[in-house]
Amino acid sequence: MNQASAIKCLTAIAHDGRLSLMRRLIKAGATGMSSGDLAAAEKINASTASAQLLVLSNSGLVSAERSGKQMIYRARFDRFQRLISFLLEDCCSEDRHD
Amino acid sequence: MNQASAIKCLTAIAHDGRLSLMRRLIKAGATGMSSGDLAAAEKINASTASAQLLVLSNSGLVSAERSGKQMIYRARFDRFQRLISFLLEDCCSEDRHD
DNA sequence: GACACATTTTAACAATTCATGGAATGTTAA
DNA sequence: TTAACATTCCATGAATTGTTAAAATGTGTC
Repeated sequence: MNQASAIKCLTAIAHDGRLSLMRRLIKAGATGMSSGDLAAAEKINASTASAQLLVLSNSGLVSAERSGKQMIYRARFDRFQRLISFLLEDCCSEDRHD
Repeated sequence: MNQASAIKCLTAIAHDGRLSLMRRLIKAGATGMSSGDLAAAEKINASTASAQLLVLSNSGLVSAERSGKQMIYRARFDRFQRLISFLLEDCCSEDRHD
């Protein structure tokens, strides 16, 4: 996780709709949720949900897998954890003076 | 730290220039750095630096204090930590199924 | 006050983001 | 293959973001 990919992840979740989707996927755990169910749960347009999930997907924070007619999205906890680590290392590993 | 303020923080650091400034301020610790020194270190326009620092400042991740002619900016570690906590609680405190 | 220095604000412009309806694609079942 | 369903792609317009030069503001010194 370098600065460029961290920014991609941060950008992905720095948005109300996308962060809500991410939180919902985190709650859903390994089961994941379909695009349609996510759109319904968040009460947003299917196109909008798809676009938002694509951004999350491209950042690596979410994985996408087809299951029959639907697409199942899942939070990628490992990636999420690596993002946190990147931020924490910046914050705490360097010699701080306070 | 609610979702709205988390998004403000995330938006602030989801930008190459601003994240670089943030990292530099974190390294600078309690001493902080002046706007001019930051602009010089990052090789960016003074106006650009000012605008970027304002966004960081408005998010609460950075504090600003005048010292004579210059403005000293400092990373607010407490706020940074609270942002991380918000993300971690989302990620790990909810009942996960994996 | 007059001047120099540090920083911010303003104004302008280019570039990007975002939501959405409708068309297109992919999948399953009959 | 036809129909139904789930999702994504495309085009569009509105809104926002980001950078920068120039002007304005704030501060210390003579």
